[in-house]
Amino acid sequence: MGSDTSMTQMRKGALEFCVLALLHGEALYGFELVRRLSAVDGMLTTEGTVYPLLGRLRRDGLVETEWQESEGGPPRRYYHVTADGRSALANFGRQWATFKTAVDQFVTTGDRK
Amino acid sequence: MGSDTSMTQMRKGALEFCVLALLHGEALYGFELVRRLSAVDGMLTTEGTVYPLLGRLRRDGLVETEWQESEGGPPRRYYHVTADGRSALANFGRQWATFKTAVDQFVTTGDRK
DNA sequence: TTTAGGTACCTTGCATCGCAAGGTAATTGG
DNA sequence: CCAATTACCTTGCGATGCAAGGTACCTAAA
Repeated sequence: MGSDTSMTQMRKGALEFCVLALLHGEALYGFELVRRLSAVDGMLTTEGTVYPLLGRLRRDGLVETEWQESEGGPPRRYYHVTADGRSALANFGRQWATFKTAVDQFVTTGDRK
Repeated sequence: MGSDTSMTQMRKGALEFCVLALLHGEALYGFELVRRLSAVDGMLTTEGTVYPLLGRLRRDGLVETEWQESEGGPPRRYYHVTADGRSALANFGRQWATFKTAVDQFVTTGDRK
């Protein structure tokens, strides 16, 4: 339908980007990632989205994982970015900039609002 | 896979936005829309993407259409934005701003590059 | 001990949608 | 008449967000 659907579509691509960016600073586990992502306005997401995404990143060699105990809870799977992941992230950053410019171009040219 | 897939995902949402923005300025027909969109770096798209999208916009009442003859070719279906379309566009503009901020926040916080 | 609740992992099913490829038709030029 | 161009649209495939459901660990209360 309206813009809700579109924003959902748009988040799809950004998520992979944001996850890699978050993991680049420090190793995190899935549940924590969900918490941080969903806390940001305009980037809400759920476990059903993030876990499959993390699986894909792992499958594609952009992240690696290791289990770690936690005090008071089940073990956590920590993710950290690989060299491939870092280069994908840099690549992504460039494309994001291009994309942003492209969209803004249509918005302003279309003379919205 | 890598960032190509993600950009594809991201374009999904932006396309509806860009199409509405383009149509807000002037009525256009599908083929011309494809030409303008695919001409912009970072926003490549094809007929197989745009025509179904236009169908959805029409189904949802965001655009209306009318046939018009063209000199030298088959008739064209021109699209123009409805009142609902304009409000969806404005709504979309706000969400785009929020989204942009959110992504940039992760990028800079993650200390990419 | 049993039960409840929070943490943490993951999968299933559904619907959506970009995109390549293919199909149809109108018009013009060779 | 035939090929090229313009212009419309559909089919099939694959990818994926998300709600919902499932399993398991640990602690604390009853």
